[in-house]
Amino acid sequence: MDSEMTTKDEEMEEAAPQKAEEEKKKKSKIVMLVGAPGSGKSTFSEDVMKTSSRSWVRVCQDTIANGKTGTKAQCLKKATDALNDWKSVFIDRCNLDREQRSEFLKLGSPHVDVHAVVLDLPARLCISRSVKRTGHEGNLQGGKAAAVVNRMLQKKELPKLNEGFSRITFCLNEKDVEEAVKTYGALGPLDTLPSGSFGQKNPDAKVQLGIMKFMKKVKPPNNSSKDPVSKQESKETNPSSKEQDVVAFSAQNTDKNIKADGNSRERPAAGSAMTNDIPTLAFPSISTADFQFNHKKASDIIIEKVEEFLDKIGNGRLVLVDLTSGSRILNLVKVKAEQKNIDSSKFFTFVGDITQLYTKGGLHCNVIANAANWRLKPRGGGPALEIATKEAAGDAGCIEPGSALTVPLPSTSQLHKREGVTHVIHVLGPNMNPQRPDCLNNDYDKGCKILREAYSSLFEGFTSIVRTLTKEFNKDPSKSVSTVPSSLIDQRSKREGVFESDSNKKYKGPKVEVGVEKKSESTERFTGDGTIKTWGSWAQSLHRMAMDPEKYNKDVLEISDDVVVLNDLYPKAQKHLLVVARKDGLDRLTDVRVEHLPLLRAMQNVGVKWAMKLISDEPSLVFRLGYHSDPSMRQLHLHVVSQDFNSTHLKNKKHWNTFNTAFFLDSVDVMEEIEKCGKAKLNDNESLMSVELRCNKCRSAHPNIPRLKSHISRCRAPFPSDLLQNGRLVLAPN
DNA sequence: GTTCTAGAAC
DNA sequence: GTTCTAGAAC
Repeated sequence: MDSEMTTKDEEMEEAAPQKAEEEKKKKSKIVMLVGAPGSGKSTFSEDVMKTSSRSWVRVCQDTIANGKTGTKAQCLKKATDALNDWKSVFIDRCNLDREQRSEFLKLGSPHVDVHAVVLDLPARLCISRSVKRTGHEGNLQGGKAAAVVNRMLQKKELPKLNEGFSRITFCLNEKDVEEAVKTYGALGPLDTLPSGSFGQKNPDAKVQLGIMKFMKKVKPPNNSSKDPVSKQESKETNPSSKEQDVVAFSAQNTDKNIKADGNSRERPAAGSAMTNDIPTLAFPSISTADFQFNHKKASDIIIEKVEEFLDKIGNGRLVLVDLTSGSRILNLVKVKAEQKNIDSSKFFTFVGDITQLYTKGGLHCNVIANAANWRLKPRGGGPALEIATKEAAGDAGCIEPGSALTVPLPSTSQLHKREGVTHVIHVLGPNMNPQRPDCLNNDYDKGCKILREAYSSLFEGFTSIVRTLTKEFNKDPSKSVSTVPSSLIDQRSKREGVFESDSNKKYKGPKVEVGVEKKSESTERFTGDGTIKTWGSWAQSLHRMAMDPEKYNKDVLEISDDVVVLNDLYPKAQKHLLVVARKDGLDRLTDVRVEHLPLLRAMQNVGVKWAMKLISDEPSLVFRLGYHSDPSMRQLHLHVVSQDFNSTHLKNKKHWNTFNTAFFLDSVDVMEEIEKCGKAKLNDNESLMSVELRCNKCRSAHPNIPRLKSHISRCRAPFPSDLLQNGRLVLAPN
């Protein structure tokens, strides 16, 4: 409509908006904040917005959904809207890994620069801030915060320019942050900043410098005495306070007391290839030495927390370590663990120096705990110790009692190279010693609470490491979970992304990319109602194992031409195995035809064989073998599950009903059905998942899972007659 | 398959 | 106030 107007003014009016638009376009910026909770992202953006003459929009995931935590998608939308409005945007979420950042980077354009401001402050500072703050918008408070921050920092990938940033500013301390606030606050509407990466000291450092220096204080035994630092330390440290002080990390040039725990609690043969592969956390008793926490109470808490976490740590194990075999706490815990019948292959006690468990005790522990005493004041342990502590604690001064800090060890560190320790978890317990700071004055209510928190944080940290290892292993099974000595196994490959050693070569097999399906249609399944569902990536692991069992050697109990036998990763009973068919294309029961009967019989036979083997070890076990009508995991698999259903992994109605309704099809019945009708009759009915919870023996109904579980642990009724027929149950001959 | 968490149920 | 479930996200 303006096109016909010809006066000068009007021409100018026509051109002006275009020009203004261009100008506006140029001035938009995305500043992506990168940092853990507590690193000060929100404060940073607020401080900039206070002084800036630009128009900023802060996109904060913690508050985006009407003040509550929202989704990444919501953030993307708000950012897009703001950019369309020619505003500049702060992306205020952690953005700690490349994947999380990638979608926001796509919002960049020739007119919109994307900057990163990395708030790479000491982990302790972030943790203590997150723990302390109340009413934080993201609701990340209290003890949980420490675990969350730890987990996040472990996965941290610092941003690089090649991701698409035009400028990256690294802030390693408060002063850097102040500078960056000034820089961005002073940025006028049309100003630009030089491109490039600023402020990063060591591009590949994942570990805080202070802690790296701290760790370097661990020297091999033969040269530690030459090191004036450790000499001083061992001289000046009160032997009675060894455990709580950082002396755990000073080399102890002594052989005394380095011996395996000779007492009754069984310790799996250390040093064998098998045990080397088990993620293991060695930890001292927290707070019982220098912090004078009551030993009896402490031992109860250790047992309580060990029991709580034993199921969460997957294939990992926990080892309580003390220097002397006469240790009271060690003996208390040992007796209680025996009384409680705790699996001694997953938790045991060990006598030795926690920094030399592998070289002096033959016990490989990839993670060790340091019962920290960050608050050690100068009089505590001599100048060297003071410096070390200060460095490790950074500007924040301390970690909070009850919290833990996971520190990955550089591969160059002695602990890593010599002992195979890949992580140290620092944990601070409650103090009952009036001679030490923050004494709780015999307040054991509070003390026990903090000690529980401390163990929770410690075990949580370890759980997270185990999880990461397992994930890495699943992603690339040729990368061993083992870390002994990890420097020999994966350092180069991690750096260069190649595997050339012979042991890895032989697993390479045919040129099939792991995780990439050969046939796209094979990831789909036809459900009963004629719809097609896609198998999610998490649902593919059994298929992968069945196709390449050698790659998963240590997770597999048996490999034959027909089947692979393995322990269910999340057992729903004391014993829960899977017999997985190896035939490609047999995803589930609907794919089974008469020609597969021999295979089904083979699966049944292998399942019975394993059930009988387990029964011979534990005659009270009773097994049922069967298939799920609509399995979640791809690749036909037979469940061999003991009927106690005593497992922490059995958590909800669906878990129960998949094993205790018609959804569960007994192997014997399936084979009979196929023989008769040519295929299995499925009970793929969603409503079966929501039927009331009934005891598998007396068939009584129960209102919820905890009540049901408590009932089945006591119910002594015989199995119902239908289960006792046709060999549906495998049980010990009486 | 699990984890996380809001809100229902108690 | 605490326990438990169910649904979304992964």
